[in-house]
Amino acid sequence: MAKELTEVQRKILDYIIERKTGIGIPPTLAEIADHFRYKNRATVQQHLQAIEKKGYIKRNSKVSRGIELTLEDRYFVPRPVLGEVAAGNPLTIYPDSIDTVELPTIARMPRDSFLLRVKGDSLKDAYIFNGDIVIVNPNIAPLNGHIVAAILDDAAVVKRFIKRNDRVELHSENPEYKPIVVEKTHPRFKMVGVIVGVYRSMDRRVG
Amino acid sequence: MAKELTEVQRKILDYIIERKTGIGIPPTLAEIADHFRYKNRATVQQHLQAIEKKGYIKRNSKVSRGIELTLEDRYFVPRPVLGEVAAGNPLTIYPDSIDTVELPTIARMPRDSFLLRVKGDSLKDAYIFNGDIVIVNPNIAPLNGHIVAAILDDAAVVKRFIKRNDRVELHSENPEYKPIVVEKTHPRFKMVGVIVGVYRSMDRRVG
DNA sequence: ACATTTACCATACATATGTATGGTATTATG
DNA sequence: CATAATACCATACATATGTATGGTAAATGT
Repeated sequence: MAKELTEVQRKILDYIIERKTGIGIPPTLAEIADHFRYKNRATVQQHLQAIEKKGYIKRNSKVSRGIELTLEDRYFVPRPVLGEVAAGNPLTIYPDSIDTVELPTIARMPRDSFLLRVKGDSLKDAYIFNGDIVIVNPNIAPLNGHIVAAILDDAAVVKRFIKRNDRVELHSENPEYKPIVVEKTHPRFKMVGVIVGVYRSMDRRVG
Repeated sequence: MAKELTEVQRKILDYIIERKTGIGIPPTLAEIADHFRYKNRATVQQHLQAIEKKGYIKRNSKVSRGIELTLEDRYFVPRPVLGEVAAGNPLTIYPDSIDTVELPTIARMPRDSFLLRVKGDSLKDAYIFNGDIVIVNPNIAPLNGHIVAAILDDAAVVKRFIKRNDRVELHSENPEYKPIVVEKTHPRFKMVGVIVGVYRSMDRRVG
């Protein structure tokens, strides 16, 4: 591995990683050239050779899009975590990622979703624990029964969503707690998104 | 979406899904043809057209490996579940999948891993609950501290793995339980794999 | 001063890849 | 029976793609 990449090489490698972990398809030489406004694929070719020589990628010759990342531990893909959520505290979503989780390669994440790391055990009634990663999709309309993340009176809540006529009820998983009833026009109620999944990496807890 | 796929079309779609979610690179027509021992790319081409017509994929014409899954737009990718695990009962891994979970598109799953659905709440000390999906990788050597799935005396256990000299200890998450000590030559001990993650789909619990 | 590395461009070439068209055989369906 | 749908093969073609070679310019090091 060893050798350092130049700035240009680094940017090209970043683009390849972005393509592989994001869209899922590694780019062709032409696409890389296009992205960096090179007029020629040969330029890219030479950069790739340099990057390969330094050990950061491996190339399957003759195979289209045949760029492999040697960095990638193969089983995990780095993903940005956009914020933290803890019931009782304000939910903060930072513009840039605060951290990176390495998620196992199950499938790809919906493009518009983001990840939040759960702090504290206050959500344990929903079987969500400290350190878990919740996958939040802000762009789908919550249906009855969905678990949603929302901001209510400056506090983040993760509850089951039930809509009845003109009002919204937020139910806790624990039947002892009474549901929170929110009038539709409640000024301090803001839906963040629907929680589509929870992921917990076991590797993180090695100790 | 509607229309049903034929058996051959289904297999080809499965292969595409496997390639996209596994290796990460969608196959070319030639690679599909090769995999199914077709002597001709045109055969594949026609199947893809049929699959596209039925709405399961979208194709970027002229772009190599330009197969998109429209399933994906639904944010979920079907994945086979190979068995069920419940502490106290034998672990059964069926040769064919017993079920299919639709996993949200987080990243890609390691090729050699498989999924097990957890039955019962007997693993709740490890924060794993009924209905959760555990991702098991059978091909990596467990390190100290890893959560592993193993068969011991015909019962499946999910425990923390600790190796000391010549013996293996399986610790429960609950400190009240004493560790199980397994001599290395224990005839009825069989490691199944390392649990690399837990996933729970919230959509499943709507109701 | 000279060699080396890096960063680009142009041109040429082999083949990988998607596409188009036409054909055969089998099976289901009205 | 006629018709359509399915499942394959063969051949041909345009172009997308990776590769090879040679060249220019600037920065860096010895």
